[in-house]
Order: sequence, then structure tokens, then C-alpha cells
Amino acid sequence: MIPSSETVGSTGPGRPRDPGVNRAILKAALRQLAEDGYSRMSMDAVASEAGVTKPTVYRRWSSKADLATAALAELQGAEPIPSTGSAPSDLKTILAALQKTLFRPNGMAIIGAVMVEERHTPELITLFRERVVHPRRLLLREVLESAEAEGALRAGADLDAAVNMLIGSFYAHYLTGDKMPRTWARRIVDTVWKGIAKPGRHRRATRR
Amino acid sequence: MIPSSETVGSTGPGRPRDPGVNRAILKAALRQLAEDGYSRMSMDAVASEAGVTKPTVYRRWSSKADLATAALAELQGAEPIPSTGSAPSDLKTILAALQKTLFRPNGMAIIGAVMVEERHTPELITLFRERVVHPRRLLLREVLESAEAEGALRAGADLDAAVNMLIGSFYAHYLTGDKMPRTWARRIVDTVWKGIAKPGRHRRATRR
DNA sequence: GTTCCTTTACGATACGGTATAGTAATTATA
DNA sequence: TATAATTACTATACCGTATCGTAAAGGAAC
Repeated sequence: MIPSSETVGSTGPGRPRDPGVNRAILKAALRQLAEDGYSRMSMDAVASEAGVTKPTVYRRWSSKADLATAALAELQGAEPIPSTGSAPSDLKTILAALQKTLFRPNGMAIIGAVMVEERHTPELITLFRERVVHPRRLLLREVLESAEAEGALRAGADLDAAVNMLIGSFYAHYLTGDKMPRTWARRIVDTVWKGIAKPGRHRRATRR
Repeated sequence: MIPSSETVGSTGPGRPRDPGVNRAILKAALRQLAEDGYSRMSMDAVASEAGVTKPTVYRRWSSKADLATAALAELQGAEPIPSTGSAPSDLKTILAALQKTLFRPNGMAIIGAVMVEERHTPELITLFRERVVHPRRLLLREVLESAEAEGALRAGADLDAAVNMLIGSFYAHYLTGDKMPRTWARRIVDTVWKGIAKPGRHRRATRR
């Protein structure tokens, strides 16, 4: 490894590194990783797209795998939730954001990219889980647990199953290749909520 | 394209093709496609693994993409369901089979392989949808529709959402990297069923 | 403050080694 | 003799490294 995404140390003599170069390389690498996958992402192409040359890339990251993981690490985990007090409403907010993320260009392809490299470059999916998958799940989990603490859920409600259903339904839908309806987040939460909430409490005011 | 998986025409003079060669090549191709992804699957390696040489492969399939799609087409859609009369029970049977398929070595990796190639080799994911994704969904859909026809579901139950939740929860769980509990299929069906079935009808005898 | 020296960053280019998709040219086999 | 299969080959792409010259910064001597 190499200093890499270190803040450019202002100490020491010599020409300082251009911080914009770091950003340009990582951006190009992430784009190619998502769009073409790891094995089609080429150091030549990344350098060219970033407007630099290959040695400039290798000065910062020691190998292709090193660069790819650094680019992946740039991915944001998940934005904090604006809690509204109503669990179903919060869940919809989170899923709506997820829908936006996944269905923008290559939002889903990055998942395929890390999955297919599980054998050859396992650090990619490991990092992806850590930076993206788990934070996203935690967000949902917290909303559900808080609903449970308030007694809104039926006894023995399977929160783990619920989290997987909430997120996974997007993946399953993506695999169909169909266009995703804009009301998707609402429909998923409505069905999941009926499966875990105490029956007949308050019919839920998400009528519209 | 080339005759490809055509039955070996016994007509005509000359040396006949060995039908076992077709099978060996397709098997090797499918394995490499699932394990290493399309771009790491190499014609040399496929030929070598099948016990033949490269031109023997090219005699049957005109290109790497052609071979990959032929190999993918070998995938079985889904076995028929042994209907038990109880919808939740049928759903569990289907999901248990799905669990077995997905979590055997590379059962999931093939999904990443076709996803990551969506831009470069889109015919892969198209074929995968046709041969695997849609048949699998249809199986679940039919069980749900028959339950609906029998009046077991609440009015306006979102069958499409249910199908996506049933299947997608496996994908979401896989992405966590955790080991999947053996009771997973049961747990998912139980939660989904509560979300779509008429409440308080028959408490369901799936206690165990 | 100006001038030089040192140090680091960068561009341009080339190269070694390897891998891979396809394609003749050739031999074996029914 | 017509076809299958094999051995060689071409062309290309890619990773990682090396070289040469230049740009940009700090430090020291004057």
C-alpha cells in the first residue's frame, strides 16, 4: 500500500500532489468498476479518463485491486433518517432513497461487479458489505426496533426477515428487467408492515 | 451462429461429431461463467476443461458470447411444484428448493455474472431472465393466485410485491455474507403470508 | 530578495511478460 | 473423401515498470 487517499501532506519539500488528481482517478475508477466490472476496468483507461498517465496512478495506489477498493470505499453508506415518528412512514422514506440510488445508471451494476469478483477479488465485496450493505440495513433495523419498543409490532415479529424483504424486493424486481413503478416503496412497506404489525391497532393513516 | 446444440446430424459423409463433446463444452462454460464471470471465462480454459481444443469449440459456437448464451440456456427454469393444497406450505416448498439452488457453490455468483455484463453482453441477462427469473416467479405467482381465487387472501393483497419479497429476501440475505439459517424459507413465508392473508381466518398449522 | 540546489510530482513513451479471442495450416478418423 | 480435431499462429490488450525530461515547491547561501 501507499499513502493513497491520505490528505496531501503539506510537509516536506518538493512539488505537492494535486488533490484534484486523486479525485479524478477515483471517480474514473468507480465509474468503470460499476459500468464495466472489475476485470474490464483497465488502468490505462482509468488514467486516460482521469486525464493523467499511468505512473501517476501507480504513485498513489500500488495495484489495480488497491485502486478498486479505494474507489469502492468512496461510496456513501446511507444518509441519516429524518424520523417522523411513524415507523411505516420512516421506512418508506428510507426505501424511496434506496430506490433512487439503485435505479440511477449503474446503481445496481456495482452489486453485480462485486458479486462476480467474490472469488478472485474478495476484498471488494467485503468492503462493499461494510460500507454500503450493513449501514443500509442498520437504518431499517433501527426503525423496526424502535417500533417494536413502542409495542407497535406483534409478538415474535421477525425483524430480520422484514429487513431482508424490504431491501430484497428491490433486487428481485430489478432482475425482472421491468420498469419500477414510482409507488414501489409504499407498496413494499404496506405489505411488510401488515406482516409484522399488531393487527387491527390503528388502520394506519397512509391512505391518500 | 452455428448449428450449435443441434442434434448431431447423422446424415452426410465424414466423421460424425462426438455428442459428448457438446455437453462437456457447455458444462465447462457454464461452470466458468458462474465461477469466474464472463470476462474471466476463457475459450482456452473452457476447451481445456472440456478435454478438447479451441477450434473444436469454434466449430460449434461462433464466438465467446454465443457459447456463453448457449451455456446459460442450459439452466433449468424451475421444477414443477408438488401442490399440497395449502398455499403457505407450497410456497415453503418452492423457497426451500430456491434456497438449495442459490446457496450451493456459485448458485448466486451466476447472478452477479449476468448483471455485471448488462452493458457489454446484454443477451446474457436477457436470456437469464427468460430461462430462470421468470419461470421461478411464475411458480410463486400461481400459488398466490390460486390462494386468492380461494378467498384466502385479503382484498387488494399485493401479489406482485409478495413475489418480490419472497424471492428478494434471499438476495438481500446473501449480500450480508452471513450464513443462511435452515429455517429461512419458513420464516420468510410466515411473515409474507401474514402480510397478505385474510387476518384471523385459520391460524395456520405450521407450528412445529 | 535573488539565485541555485534538492526534492517530489507529473507527462510522455516504451517495454517485458502474459493472457486471450480468433484463425490458418495440418493431421487423424470415420 | 469429407469432416473432426489438433498444432501453430496472428493480433491485440493489459498490468506493471522503467526512462527521460519538465514543473512546482522548499531550503540555503549570498
